[in-house]
Amino acid sequence: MTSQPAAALEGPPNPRRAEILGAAAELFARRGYHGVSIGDLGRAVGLTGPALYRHFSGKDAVLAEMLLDISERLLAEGVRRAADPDPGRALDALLHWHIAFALDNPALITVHERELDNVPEPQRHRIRRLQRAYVEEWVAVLRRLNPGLPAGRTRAAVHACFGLLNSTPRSAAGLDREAMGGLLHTMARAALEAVR
Amino acid sequence: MTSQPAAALEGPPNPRRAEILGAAAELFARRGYHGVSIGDLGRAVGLTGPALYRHFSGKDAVLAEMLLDISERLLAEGVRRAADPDPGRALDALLHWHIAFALDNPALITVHERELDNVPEPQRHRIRRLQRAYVEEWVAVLRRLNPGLPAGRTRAAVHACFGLLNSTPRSAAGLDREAMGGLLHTMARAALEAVR
DNA sequence: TGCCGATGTTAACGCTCGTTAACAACTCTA
DNA sequence: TAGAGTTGTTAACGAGCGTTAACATCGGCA
Repeated sequence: MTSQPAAALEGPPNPRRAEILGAAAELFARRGYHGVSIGDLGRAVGLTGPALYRHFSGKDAVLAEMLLDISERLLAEGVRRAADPDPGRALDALLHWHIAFALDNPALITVHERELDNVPEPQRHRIRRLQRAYVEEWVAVLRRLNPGLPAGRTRAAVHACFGLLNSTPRSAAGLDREAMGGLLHTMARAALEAVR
Repeated sequence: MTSQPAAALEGPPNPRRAEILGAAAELFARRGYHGVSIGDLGRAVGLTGPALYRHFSGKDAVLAEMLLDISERLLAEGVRRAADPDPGRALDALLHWHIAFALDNPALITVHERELDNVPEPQRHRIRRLQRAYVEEWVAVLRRLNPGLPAGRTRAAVHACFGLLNSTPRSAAGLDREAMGGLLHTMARAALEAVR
């Protein structure tokens, strides 16, 4: 048999796959999923287009695996941080986590935010469930911090907060990482505390 | 001669053009510029694809005119509102304006935020200049409100604030317009005031 | 040593894209 | 009423897309 480009079934961590996923993240973030061709993707890692099919079953499989991986990483660590019994500390821990992720992986955050609709249907549902679960971790922490806050209003506030935090890739101003992270933390915390 | 699908040269306000621009905004926002074909665009207004060339010189001209129009509207009213001698009132007026625009035109805000790179070069510069000028209106108001705030930090804060406000189309939760507008205003104002 | 799986290549496929050409219908107006 | 301009249609173009097929190379191992 040739290769088996199935899902991420935890074989030995194939470096070529990782390389392709990294390059694809940059390209998808910059030009959008439909603005990137298989040829572009191959060229970005020094290959021709069709070589990609040795590692993935198709273009949409690259996107699907990328989004699935992001969603799982965000949620897993989010659950861990939200578990702090002190809701104020839990919120700060969530903020630190999300900000660090966004600053370290601006392309991934952008793709995660924009391209879910281009994932084929079996996996799109799974990714959406993970994304929603991540949001609910934040919602739960906020409502522990501020009981009586309606769920709908809290969810809207969390989405707005993500909009603020995920703006990093678009601004990326002259500020260094530490200054930018501190600014985002300060603003997001203040924004969420203002919700009553 | 046939028609002259040049830029927006202020003839009588052609309703077909406006109809196409409106449909294009929805489609570009939902699927991205490259995810929408000329055929899709025509079909959305009850025409065939090639009919579009009676009104625009090409697909990119639709996007360019759309972004130019948004940028001009945002800036014109932004300048007006930022002129309030009281910087606190000016900031509230800017917030009201941007929030109202985002709530009333979620598709436009999304396209404005994402698709500038797909505008061909003569007009991209103009749009970018307008966008920057709009940001600078906000920056100036914030620095009147808080003298001594470094320009770079202020600009980053404004971009983060836009990320918060422009999240509306993505969340669009069960909240009604008034509740959503109030929430965004509260959060954005608190986020900006926290910047020191 | 000879084979086999893994990982590349080039060539070719069917399809869709943006765009243009050629033509038809309708509305004004001279 | 003839003619011109406007706005639509269908047909056709060349290019590029995602994908598959056929073949080459190379390393590890019976």
